[in-house]
Amino acid sequence: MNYWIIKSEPHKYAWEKFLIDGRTHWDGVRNYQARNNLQAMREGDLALFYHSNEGKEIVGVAKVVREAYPDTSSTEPQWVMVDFAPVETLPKPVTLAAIKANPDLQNIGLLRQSRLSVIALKPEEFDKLLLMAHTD
DNA sequence: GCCAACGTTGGC
DNA sequence: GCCAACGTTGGC
Repeated sequence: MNYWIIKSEPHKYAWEKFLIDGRTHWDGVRNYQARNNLQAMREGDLALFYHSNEGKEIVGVAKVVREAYPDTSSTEPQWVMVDFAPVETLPKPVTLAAIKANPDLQNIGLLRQSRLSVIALKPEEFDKLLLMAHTD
């Protein structure tokens, strides 16, 4: 099982919309590194849903319900999309500031490559972030 | 609105 | 193959 962070600007696609939809296509990725991460995802993998620009916090957990297949929003064949479904809304969102302040999370991809929209997470980073979301 | 990071493009 | 120019993302 692998763990990921997927980023979305709330005004483009917010967690709240995701909850209502119940399932979504993660399309529109046009960056090779992010695409490679999408292709490495397996059904059942968990991904943290991060709100970029506005909020700047991890708000929920999603799971992969369909592995990479051709992105219908592109005419170019090299791009793929993945389907996700919501798993859990975090009781306490994990802010970027809180991540930056945590010595255990200094090497997290979210900080090291802030521009990447699909980021791999180590299991221990995932656990740590979930713990932060469930404790005060 | 500015700027840093970084990917892409195109001239040579 | 190098590198400058430019575009995009996202934090501040």
